[in-house]
Amino acid sequence: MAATIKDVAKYTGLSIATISKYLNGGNVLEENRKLIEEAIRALDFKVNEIARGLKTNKTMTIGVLIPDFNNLFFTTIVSNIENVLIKNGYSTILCDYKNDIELEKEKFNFLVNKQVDGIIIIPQGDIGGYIKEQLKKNIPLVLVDRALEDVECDTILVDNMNASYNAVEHLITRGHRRIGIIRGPDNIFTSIERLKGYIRVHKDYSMKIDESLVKKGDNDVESGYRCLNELMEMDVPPTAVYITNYEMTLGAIMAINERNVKVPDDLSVIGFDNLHIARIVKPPLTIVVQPMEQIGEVAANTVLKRIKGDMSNYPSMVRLKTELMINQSVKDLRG
Amino acid sequence: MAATIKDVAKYTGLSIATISKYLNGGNVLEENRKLIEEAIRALDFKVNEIARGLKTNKTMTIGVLIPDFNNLFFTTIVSNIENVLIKNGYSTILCDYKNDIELEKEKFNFLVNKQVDGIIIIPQGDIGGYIKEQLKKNIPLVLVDRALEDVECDTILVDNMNASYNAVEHLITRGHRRIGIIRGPDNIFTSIERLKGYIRVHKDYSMKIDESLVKKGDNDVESGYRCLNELMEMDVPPTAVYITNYEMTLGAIMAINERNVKVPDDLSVIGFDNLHIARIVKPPLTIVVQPMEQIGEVAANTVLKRIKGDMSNYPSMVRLKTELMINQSVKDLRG
DNA sequence: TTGTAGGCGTTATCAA
DNA sequence: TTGATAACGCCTACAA
Repeated sequence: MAATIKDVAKYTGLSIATISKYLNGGNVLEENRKLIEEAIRALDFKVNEIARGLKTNKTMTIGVLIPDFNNLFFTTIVSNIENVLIKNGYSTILCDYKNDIELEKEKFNFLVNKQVDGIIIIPQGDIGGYIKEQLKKNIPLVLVDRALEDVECDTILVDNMNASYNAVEHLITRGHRRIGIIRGPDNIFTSIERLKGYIRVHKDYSMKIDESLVKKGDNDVESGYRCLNELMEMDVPPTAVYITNYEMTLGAIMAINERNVKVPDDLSVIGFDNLHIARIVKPPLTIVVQPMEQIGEVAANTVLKRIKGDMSNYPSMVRLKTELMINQSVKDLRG
Repeated sequence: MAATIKDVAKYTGLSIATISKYLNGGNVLEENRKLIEEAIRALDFKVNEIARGLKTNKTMTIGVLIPDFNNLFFTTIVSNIENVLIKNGYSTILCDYKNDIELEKEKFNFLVNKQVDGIIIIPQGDIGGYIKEQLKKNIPLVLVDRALEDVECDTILVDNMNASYNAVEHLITRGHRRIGIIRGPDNIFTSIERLKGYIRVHKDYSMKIDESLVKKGDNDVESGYRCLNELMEMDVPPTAVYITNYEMTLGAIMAINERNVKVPDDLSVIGFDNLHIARIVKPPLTIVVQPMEQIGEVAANTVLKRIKGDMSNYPSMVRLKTELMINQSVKDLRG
């Protein structure tokens, strides 16, 4: 059906080898070059990437594995990854694992079997074993958003600890002393780091942590909702709350609305991640903003660099800065 | 590096052909079967999909092209598409075109060149020509969310007209007579259909349309914001507004917040698409809900069906129903 | 049931 | 600069 190199060869009277050389940027007589180009146009010839892949052992494809498709944080990162990759001639095979660590392994293997040239993954479970296996086979692999203990490979992270530190410090310097936190689960890297920031800033300001103000959610909407309710039902509720991811922020706002909590008079709130959300709630929410574009770009560029064989400063560990976007959801209690 | 059929053949003492037959479900002596399975395990053999693809002319890959990655409506559909495809052994190459009709063509060609076995696309621009080209080549192609004039192929749509009809009717039956609409651009299929529903229900209720209540946005946050402001700055503002997509709904809410418009007392509001948003605004928003899961499933199944060669009732046109989720953002003006 | 051999569309080596 | 030819790993008649 589709034209092959053979056809181009016939059309031009040249050999297959010559056409192939032309296609791969080799030198060809000016005269022949024109002829070949004419043939390619006339026959609407396109290189068969599959055949080429068989020969070169490259698929020009990067596998990207994320926890969940319905999560703007992840998809925004993916979007930026894809931007960079496609500019470099690579395509993206995208999978999510629906936050299921079994599925995570399955999909990871799926990508490996697809013979992608590299993998970018936002990991969750103990997939470290699988990953080490692949690293041995020398397939470039980049971890994003979450580090994996005991796995030596390129990792792109956000400075979660300081993100938390700055957010909570913002509250402390405005006179808050009872600050609740809605934190994520223990098995997720970012949750742990974000909690650490909360703890550290308390230490630095010589404030004792009231454990009952630390509520553990599951990083989903429902648990944000539940945790906020728990906080407000305490005998002495906090004057401020810091919520450590986007979904839980949504849930918390739902609870705030239902309980008719006045923000920031009854409660000051700092949430996470979504600029739009920050503006559609009333009053506009102070939030921690992660550099999603950058994360994607760095991840993609890292994988490309490794594919090209550039192993300089491997394994690299990049920590990107967050920003605290200040709006009107925090009350200044001083004076 | 990786084991090939040849290696398995050597290991077992059988021929390549026999191994291949085993791999493709052919009959092999029980004895040999065991031997082969042992070899596969021992050598950690995996079929080379690329080589197989070269032979079978299949990549077991579906291309999915959406307007924008940062849009929950699209990504949710993609998520469901991917679910179905992976269960059937297919992987998904995902691209977005950032709402840019030039990029749309480019990425479409990119997918074609990748020799995907089928394409699912949420189209925007006049990509009809390209698509017809592909249809001639018999590559299965499914249109989602938006029909394309003059292009005969499988199409999965939402019943936009009735979605609008029901939403606006909901307002009318509660006594609203001046109902604003924030509609999308002329060149987008869903915008046109949603506007039609607005017009038709006015006709059916013998209500004349005040053209100044029809505001045209660009389906983005900014234009929702702008249009709502325009509506509220009218000499006689509407008592209700219907906003025809998710992003514009966000923008409209931002404007509502900033202007301190009381919902539903000053203005009744019906928005679009996002369940979470509906609950984090106050009061909870009445919205049109689209069946995103279904859309994705139907799209994926359709493409798979065509790939299998089942061309029954081609081209198929599926219209899925929306639902009006009623919350507290609409005021009953009667009595 | 099993094996032989040719071919899928490229790339790459080595002569010419 | 060009061309003949052997791979790449798999599938598939066809023959044994």
